[in-house]
Amino acid sequence: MSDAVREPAAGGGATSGSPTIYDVARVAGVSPSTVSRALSRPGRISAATERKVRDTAAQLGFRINPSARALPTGRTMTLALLLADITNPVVFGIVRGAERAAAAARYTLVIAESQESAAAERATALRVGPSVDGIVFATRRLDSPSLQELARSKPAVLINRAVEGVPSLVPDVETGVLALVEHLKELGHVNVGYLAGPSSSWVDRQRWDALLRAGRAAGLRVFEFPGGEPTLEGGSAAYERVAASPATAIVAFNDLMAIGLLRTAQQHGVVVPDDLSIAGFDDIFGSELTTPTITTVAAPLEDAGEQAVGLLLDHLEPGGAREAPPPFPTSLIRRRSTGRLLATG
Amino acid sequence: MSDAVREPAAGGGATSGSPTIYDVARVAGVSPSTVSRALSRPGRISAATERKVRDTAAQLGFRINPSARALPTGRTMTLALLLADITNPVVFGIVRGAERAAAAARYTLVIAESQESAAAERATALRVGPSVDGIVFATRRLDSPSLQELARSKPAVLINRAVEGVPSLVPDVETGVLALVEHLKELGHVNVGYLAGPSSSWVDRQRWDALLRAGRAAGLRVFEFPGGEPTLEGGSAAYERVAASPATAIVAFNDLMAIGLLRTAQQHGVVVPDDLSIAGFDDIFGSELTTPTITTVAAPLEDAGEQAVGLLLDHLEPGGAREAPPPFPTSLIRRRSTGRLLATG
DNA sequence: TTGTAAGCGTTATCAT
DNA sequence: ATGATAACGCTTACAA
Repeated sequence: MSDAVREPAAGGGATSGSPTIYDVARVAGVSPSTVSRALSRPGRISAATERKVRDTAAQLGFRINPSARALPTGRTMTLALLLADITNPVVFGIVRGAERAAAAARYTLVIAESQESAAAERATALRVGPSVDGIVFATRRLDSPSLQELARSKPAVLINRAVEGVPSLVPDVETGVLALVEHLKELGHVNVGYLAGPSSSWVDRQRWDALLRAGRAAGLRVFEFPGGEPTLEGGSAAYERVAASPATAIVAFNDLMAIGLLRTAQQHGVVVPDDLSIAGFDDIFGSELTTPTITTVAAPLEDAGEQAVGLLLDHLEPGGAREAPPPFPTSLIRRRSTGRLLATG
Repeated sequence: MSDAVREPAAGGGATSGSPTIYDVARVAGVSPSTVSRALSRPGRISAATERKVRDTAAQLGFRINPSARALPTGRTMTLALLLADITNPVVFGIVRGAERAAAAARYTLVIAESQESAAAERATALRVGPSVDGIVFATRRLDSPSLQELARSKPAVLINRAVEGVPSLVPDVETGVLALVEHLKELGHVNVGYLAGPSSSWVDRQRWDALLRAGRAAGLRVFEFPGGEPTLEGGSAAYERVAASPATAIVAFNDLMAIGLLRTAQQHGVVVPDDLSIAGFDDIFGSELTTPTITTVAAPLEDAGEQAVGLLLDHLEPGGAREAPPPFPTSLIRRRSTGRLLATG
C-alpha cells in the first residue's frame, strides 16, 4: 500500500526516502505551496483542500522535514537546556518540567551537560547555539558578562540565577529561610553555621544572605563555613570544621551536602538531631530516605523548569519579552534531622 | 571590530544575523564552495587556503548553520534518547553516558520523555524522528513489532531490552543474580519472593527468569508476587502480600520498589534484615542512604548509555552495523538490608 | 483560494 | 586545487 510511495520519482523530486510536500502535492493534485499552507497555516485555505491535503499527507506517511523548514524560517523549533551536572538530583525536576513545557509547545528539547569549567559551559553554549532557538541556562560557572554576551546572540533564560539584562527565574529564598530560622530558634538553637556551596554559585549567595539577615533579625548567631563542592563528599569534608565549631545547628547549601555531613557525623558517633541539627535545601529524592530524614527548604523545581521554558518561548515571539516572572516560592519541610539539643553532661 | 560583519550585505546574500559561508568567502577572497570544503573536509584543499578560510571564519564569528547543512546531507548530527520516566533514578547514568558519548562525537542529544503509554512512546518517537539521525530507546511500553517498525524507518538502538532485528544493549543479569542467590542462601534463606515490576518490562522478565533458574539450582523455593509499578509506591503497595507470604527474603524488581517495601515494612514494625531481608536492582542514588542500606544488583549504566550511543553511531556509518556488543556485566553489592534471619519465638 | 517562483545556507557534481 | 551551479525540502511574496 504505502509501497506506492517508494516508486521511482515521477518527474518532480527524487523520492529518496520519505515523501516531501511535492509528493503530497502530486498525489493530492494541488501545488506544493498549497500543501505547505494546509499543513502549517490551517485556515488560510479552503476547508475542502485542506482536508484533502491532510488526508493524502497522512496516507503517504508524510512527516515534515524540520531542517528544511528551519532554513527559510530561521526557527529550528528546538530549545536547549544547559546543565552543570545531570546526575545532581536537583536538576531532575527542572529537566522534567522543561521537557514537558517544550513538548507541549511542540518544541524539541536538547540536553547538554558541561561539568568542567566556565570555558566548557561557554563552549557548550556555542556548540548547541546554532541548532536551537533559545537556551535555558541551569549552570553556575559562567560569569555574568559571558552570559550577557551569549544572551545577546541567542535568546536565553536563566534559572536559579539573576543577571542584569537576562530574563531569569529565581527562587524566593527569603520565605523558606525565614521559616527555617524560626524553626531552629524554636528548637532552642543559637549558634547556626552555614555550610557554603561553590563560591561561583549565585544561589549560594542568596541562601547565605537570607540566612544572615533572618538569623540576625531573630537574634541568632550565624556564621559561614567556607564553600565546598555541592556534593555528598563536599558535605562529608566539612565535618571536622563543623565539629570544631560552636554550631549546634548546620544549614547546608543543599541536601546533598547535608546528607554527606549527616553520614560522616554519624560515623563519628554524633547523634542527629540530639547532638547536632542539620538542614538542607532542595528536597531532593533521597532526603526522606535517610535516617533521620532531612529537614529542607524546598522549591517547586518542576514548575520552575516549566516556567523557564515558557519564559524563553515568550521571548521567542515577535512581540515577546513578557515581564519578569515573580520569584518562585520556597517553603520549609520539617523532618527529623532538626530537633532540640539534648542536654548532655 | 566584528561590527564590520553587521554591515548591510554587499551584493551577495542578505547578511541577516550570522555570517554565512558567502560572507566568509567574500572576505577571504575565495568561492563559497572552497569555504565549505575548508570547513568540513580538511585536507582536500591547499593548506594555505584552508588556513586563510579558517582564520576569516573565526574572525567573522562564523558558525555553521546545522539546518542548512542537514538539508543536502540528510544528516542532522542529532540523536534522540527516549525515556519512559526522567525522574526515575535509574536513567541518570544512562542519560549522562549517552550525553557524553554524543558530545564526544560532536552530536547533539535530544531528550524526550514519554510516560503515559505505548501510544505516547510511539508518538514521541514519530515526533522527534524527523529531527534526528537515530534514536536510543530506553522505554518499555512499546511492543516489539512497533519497535521493529520504527527501527526500519530510522536507525535505532535499544537499551535494557532485546528485540529481534534491532541492535540492543542488554545487561547480563545472570551473573549478578547468581551472586545474589548465593548470598541469600549463605544467609540461610530458603523461601525467596520476587516482587515483580511492570509486566511490560523486558528487564523484569529477565530478572525473574534468572532468579528462578539460579534459585532452583541452589535449592531455594522462589516465587513471584504479581507485578506493580516500579516505584516507591509500587513497593509499598506490595507489603501486605509479602507479609502474608512465607518469604523471608524479598528480591524486588528494582531499588525503588525495594526501598518502598522497606519503609512500609518498617512502619509495620518489621526489622530489616532481622525479620526480613530485602534486595533490589540498579544501585540507584538513594540505595545507600536508607537504613539499612540496600543490597542490590548493580550495572554500569553510565557505560551502557555511552555504548548505546556508540552502537547507534556505528549503525549510522555507511559500512556500519557492527556486531552486537556483549551484554554489560552486573554485580552484587552487599549492603545491610540482607542478613541472617533472627530466630524468634 | 491557489499556483509560480525565488530564496534560505549548505553540499555535491561538474568543469576548469 | 578551486570555481560555477544545481540540488536539498520547505516557506513566502507575488500573481492569477
